[in-house]
Amino acid sequence: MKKPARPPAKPVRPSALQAESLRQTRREHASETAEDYVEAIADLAAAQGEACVVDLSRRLGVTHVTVNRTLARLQREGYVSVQPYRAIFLTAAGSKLAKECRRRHGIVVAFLRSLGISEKTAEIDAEGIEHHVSPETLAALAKHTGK
Amino acid sequence: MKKPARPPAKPVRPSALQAESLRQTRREHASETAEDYVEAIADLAAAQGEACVVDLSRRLGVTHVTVNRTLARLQREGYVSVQPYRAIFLTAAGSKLAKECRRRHGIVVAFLRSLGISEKTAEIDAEGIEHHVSPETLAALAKHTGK
DNA sequence: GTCAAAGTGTAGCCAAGGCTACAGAATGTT
DNA sequence: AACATTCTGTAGCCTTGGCTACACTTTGAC
Ligand SMILES: [Mn+2]
Ligand SMILES: [Mn+2]
Ligand SMILES: [Mn+2]
Ligand SMILES: [Mn+2]
Repeated sequence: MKKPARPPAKPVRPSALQAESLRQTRREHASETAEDYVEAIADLAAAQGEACVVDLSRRLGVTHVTVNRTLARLQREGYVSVQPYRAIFLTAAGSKLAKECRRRHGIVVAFLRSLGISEKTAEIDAEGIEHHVSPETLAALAKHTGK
Repeated sequence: MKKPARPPAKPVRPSALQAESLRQTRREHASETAEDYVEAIADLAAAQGEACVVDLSRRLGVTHVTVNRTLARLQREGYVSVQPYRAIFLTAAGSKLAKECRRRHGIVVAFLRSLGISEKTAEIDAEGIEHHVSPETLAALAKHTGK
C-alpha cells in the first residue's frame, strides 16, 4: 500500500506538528522521574530533616529496589548525592530543580482547585499534568488562578 | 538512619496520597501509547482512507520498527488488526478509544487556546496533558471553555 | 550485650519503547 | 520485463523502570 488511491487528502492535523509534539512529550517523560524524585526528597527533608530510601519508596509508591536504582541514575546525572547507608542529599542542581517543580506543582493544583476540582482529584491529575506544562502555559495558568 | 531525630514532622503532603497519585500517573503512561496510536490511525484513515506503517511512523515521530512492534502489542490487546503488507485497521474497541481520545484532545486544545496559548504550544502541551486529565477535570475544562 | 525488626543493597527477572542494520516485498517508471 | 525506490519485516541492541528473592547492616528494645 505504498500510495493508496487518496481522496482529496484533507489533513486532519499536520503529521509534522504531531510528530514534534509527541517527541516533546517523550522528552518530558524522560525527565519526569527525576522531577518527582527531587521534589519528594526536598519534601521529606523539609518535613523530617532528611530523606531515606524507605521513606522515598513509600512516598513514590514503588519498592525500595526501584528507588535505589533510580537514585544511582540521578547521582550519575548530578541531582543527588548518595552513600551507602547514609541519608540522601540533593545537589545544588537537584535543589534548584526541586524548587521549580514544587512551584509548578503548586500552580497546577491551585489552578485545578480554582476550577472546582476536588482536592484529591486535583492532586492526582496535577501529578501527571505538571510535567507537560510549558512555561507559556504555566504562566497562563498562574495568571488565570490569581485573577 | 532508621528513625532520625524528627522535628515536629509537619507533613508537606501526605505520602499516601502522593504515592496513589504517582501510581495513577504510571497507569496513565501505560495506556498513553495505545491512545496516541489509535488516534493517529483514525486520523490517517479519515484523511487518506487507510493507514500504513510509514505514515504512522512519520506522524508519531518514531521509526517504522517501533511502530511495527507496538502494533503487534496493540493487536494482542485488541485495539488494531494488522496483517503483513496490509493496511492497518482499528477494531471496534480501537475505534471507540480513538473517538474518545480525539474528543478529549480537542477539549484540551480548545481550553488552552481559550487561555491565550498559541496554537503550536497548545498542540504540544495537549499531546502530553491529555492523558492525565480525569473525567472530572475534563468536564470542568469543557465547561470553562464553552462558557 | 543480644536480638528482632527495620532499613539497605544487589542479583536477576520482566515489559515497554527507543534505535541501527539488514533482508525481503511491493510498486511505479522506463 | 527490469530496476530503482519505497515500504515492510525482523534480528538484536540499549535504557528505563517496574518487580521478587535474598543477604547484609543498622538500630532500638530488652
Ligand atoms: Mn509528577
Ligand atoms: Mn509533583
Ligand atoms: Mn498524547
Ligand atoms: Mn492526541
